Amino acid sequence: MAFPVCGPRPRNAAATRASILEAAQNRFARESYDDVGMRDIAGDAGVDPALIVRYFGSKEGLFRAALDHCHEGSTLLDGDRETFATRIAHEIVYGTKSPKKMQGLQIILRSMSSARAMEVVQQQSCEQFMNPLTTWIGGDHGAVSARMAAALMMGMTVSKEITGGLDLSEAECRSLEQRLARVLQDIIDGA
Amino acid sequence: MAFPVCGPRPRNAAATRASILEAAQNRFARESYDDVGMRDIAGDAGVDPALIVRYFGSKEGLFRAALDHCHEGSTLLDGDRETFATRIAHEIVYGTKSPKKMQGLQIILRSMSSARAMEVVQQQSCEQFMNPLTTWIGGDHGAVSARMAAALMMGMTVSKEITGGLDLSEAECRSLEQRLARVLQDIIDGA
DNA sequence: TGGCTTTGTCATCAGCTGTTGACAAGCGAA
DNA sequence: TTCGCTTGTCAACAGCTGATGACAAAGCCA
Repeated sequence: MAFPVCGPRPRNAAATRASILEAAQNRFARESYDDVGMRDIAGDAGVDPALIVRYFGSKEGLFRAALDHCHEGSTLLDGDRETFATRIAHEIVYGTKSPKKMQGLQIILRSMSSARAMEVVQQQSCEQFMNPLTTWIGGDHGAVSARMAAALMMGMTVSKEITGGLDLSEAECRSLEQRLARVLQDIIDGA
Repeated sequence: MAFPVCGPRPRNAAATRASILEAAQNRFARESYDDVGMRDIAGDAGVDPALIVRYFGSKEGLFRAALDHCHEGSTLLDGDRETFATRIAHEIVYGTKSPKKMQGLQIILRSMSSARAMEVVQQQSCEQFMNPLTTWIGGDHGAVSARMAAALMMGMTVSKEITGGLDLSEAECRSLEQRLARVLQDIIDGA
């Protein structure tokens, strides 16, 4: 990425590590754990695959580090409560294909079904996504509301994936955004 | 499956083919396309892996056939419109880990992120799931409503997967079932 | 019986994967 | 300089995967 056509990489462990991590995040956000190879990531980062093992121990270690480094909950829940639903709805409908905002969520969804990544995904998605959301919503029905809200967000992302990018008219997109925001807000408000 | 500890398999092409197909459906509903090996399916069906290639051409061919053979839309949309949401909600909250009813949906979700299976998944999920649902809901906002309803159903399934089976108290499960039914019904009614 | 097709099995292949250990080069300290 | 540690590269490995083609046996027809 950073040094595409140079000779040997400049000796800078921290920068190299960061470079690998960023390449891994981008790859894992677009392809599943199984589909992404160490050689792919190493290539993106302009590094030898063996270096990944040295820095992160294994592919699973790198995956865990990549997911760790997202801090999804905070970025997603930033902002005031009243506009949460509209912000999310807008992001879902009009957000770019792989927005930085939802990168953690993307990685989780992409690799959810891979047996090897499953353990990491379960742990991290609870710690970084489900639990913060539950706390943020709060109240007696926080857990239930969080499941439903998360389901709607994740499901819409899945739905986009399946149909290959929404596939709706402009008017329908607007309608979707509005309805999504309302349903989401109702869920959060415990209606 | 059918003949676990016999010698050579009885010569019956149709039965053997069906046996392979069933084994494939069960496997693909529980594990992702990449995680399931031809040897696994062949083992379940009590058959040599080479036979799968003979009958289905390739792993992808078998996957397509397995997904083809589900007829998800019809089984899911059977029943009257008024109770649709409650039926689905109940199925989601209290349904078994891998219900026959939602097997097609399970297969789609499991392999959604595999690049190799993606093309098949996209095509089949539209034909067998999204389009029937859109038609069934009908009206001007059918497409939008279908996306949202599908998102909620798929998202809840994903959510269950991620947290490792709901992980809610009995009271919370009841609450979830009720709220899910209401939200789903509202979506379908275009509210 | 002898030949032919169908059905199923076996050994094996090429390709890819994550991982390893040996090696080269940079770089600061003595 | 020379030593020693760090940083990066290279070639290679074992393991697994989907797929292939040769082969065996069953069943059928004449």
